[in-house]
Amino acid sequence: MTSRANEILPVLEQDIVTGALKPGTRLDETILAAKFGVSRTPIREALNRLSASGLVEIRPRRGAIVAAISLQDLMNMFEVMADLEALCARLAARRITPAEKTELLAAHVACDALSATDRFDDYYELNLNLHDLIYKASHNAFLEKQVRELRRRLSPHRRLQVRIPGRIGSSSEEHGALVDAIIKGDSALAEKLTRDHVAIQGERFTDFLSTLPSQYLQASA
Amino acid sequence: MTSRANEILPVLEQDIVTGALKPGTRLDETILAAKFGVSRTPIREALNRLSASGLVEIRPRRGAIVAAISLQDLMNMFEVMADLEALCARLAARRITPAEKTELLAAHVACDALSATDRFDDYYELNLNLHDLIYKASHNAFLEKQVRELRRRLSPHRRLQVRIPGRIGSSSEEHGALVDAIIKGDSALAEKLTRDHVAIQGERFTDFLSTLPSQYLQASA
DNA sequence: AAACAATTTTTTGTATACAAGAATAAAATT
DNA sequence: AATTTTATTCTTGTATACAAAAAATTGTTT
Repeated sequence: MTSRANEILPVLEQDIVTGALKPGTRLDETILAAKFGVSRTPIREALNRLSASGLVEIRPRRGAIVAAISLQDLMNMFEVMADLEALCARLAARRITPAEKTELLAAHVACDALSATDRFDDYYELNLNLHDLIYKASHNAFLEKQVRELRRRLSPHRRLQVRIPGRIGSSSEEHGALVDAIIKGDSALAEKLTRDHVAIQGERFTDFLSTLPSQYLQASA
Repeated sequence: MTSRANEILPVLEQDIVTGALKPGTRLDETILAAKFGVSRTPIREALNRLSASGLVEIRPRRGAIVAAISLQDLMNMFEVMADLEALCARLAARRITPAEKTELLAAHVACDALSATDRFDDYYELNLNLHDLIYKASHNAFLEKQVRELRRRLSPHRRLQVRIPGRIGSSSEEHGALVDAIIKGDSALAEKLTRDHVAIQGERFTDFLSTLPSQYLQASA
């Protein structure tokens, strides 16, 4: 058993990441303390850490809110995400082990099996898993951690992106090519495919914009 | 005036980044509280945030230390740093404004003026400034923030790298080519040059390894 | 003298109390 | 009635007090 703050932090984090606590929601220390059955101290500790990781925004003397992100921020974050994922893919193509190749193929097969269905949430899960395996195969633990953290920060907003009609099918095809490239050891191709896969640009970006709630159309800190 | 914790945090951060507080140093809450003339509460607040940003490591019930990094971690972080800087350069080549071009050229001239000297510290400063301008010219505030944060985390260890004989001269030549590429708008070249510039590999890496104190040759968390 | 056990001392983590600033409500002025 | 001013309430930030765990010290046994 660890400290109370260390138990509270991941719960809050999960609530933010899943969207149970929406961006902009006030995080009242007293209310949270009551909810978790502790004093304000460990709550403040958790909020402080979450603020450093970017999921929570603390405005001095004005309390904490779930971090609200402007459209500009979101685009910027996706741009970095695409690059880091591309780096993962490039390194994975060079460093992946035989055992990891097997896992990666299996994950793709599982993912692909849902590609013709409308089981968005299940596909989303398996999709995460596939990408996780690529992160791991990069054999750069720091990179892995960074990408995961950025993905966590994006995830409250990411669900907006996935529901585009026909997206799952083409996404799965792209995965197939990417997995091939990594297993063949073609790092340049793996990098390029990932960039194209994650990037939000062209028509796809227009679609993305059109699904945005107005929340994102105003600037923020 | 902001809160005490918000004043203390950057001071501690600076001490860590500059190496005044060396990796592995215990950060005793009571001692720090006395030193800053406050209670333990704001100290703990600052330490918690620093732990989330990676500069401090908090081991449950065992106190905080300045984050110690293994050689493996260091290599991993440099690998990511190289990639993020390359992204900055690529974006900068596409998005830099005329005013920023002027600034960038001036920064390079200032940097170059010291390249034939042995004023390592001054060169280091101007070198940082030049890279800062490239980050800014990427016009991606999130990326800029990420790169800066990673650089902060590397800086306690980075001084090891710069003192290689002849390094300043060749570094400055590389800068010249990079600045040219950005100003010409050649994003692919800017990206490639940056990758080569920052990367630690080949002979240069061997040199680097040979300068490492034993601290880095053991694993850590 | 070395190793183990028990006790004391430190140090961390949480709760509570209080002070100061921000938000809100009420009163007063135009 | 609307707006400004004042008073009140609420919330944050810091200090202090206390409980529990880890580290250090002492004492004991072999």
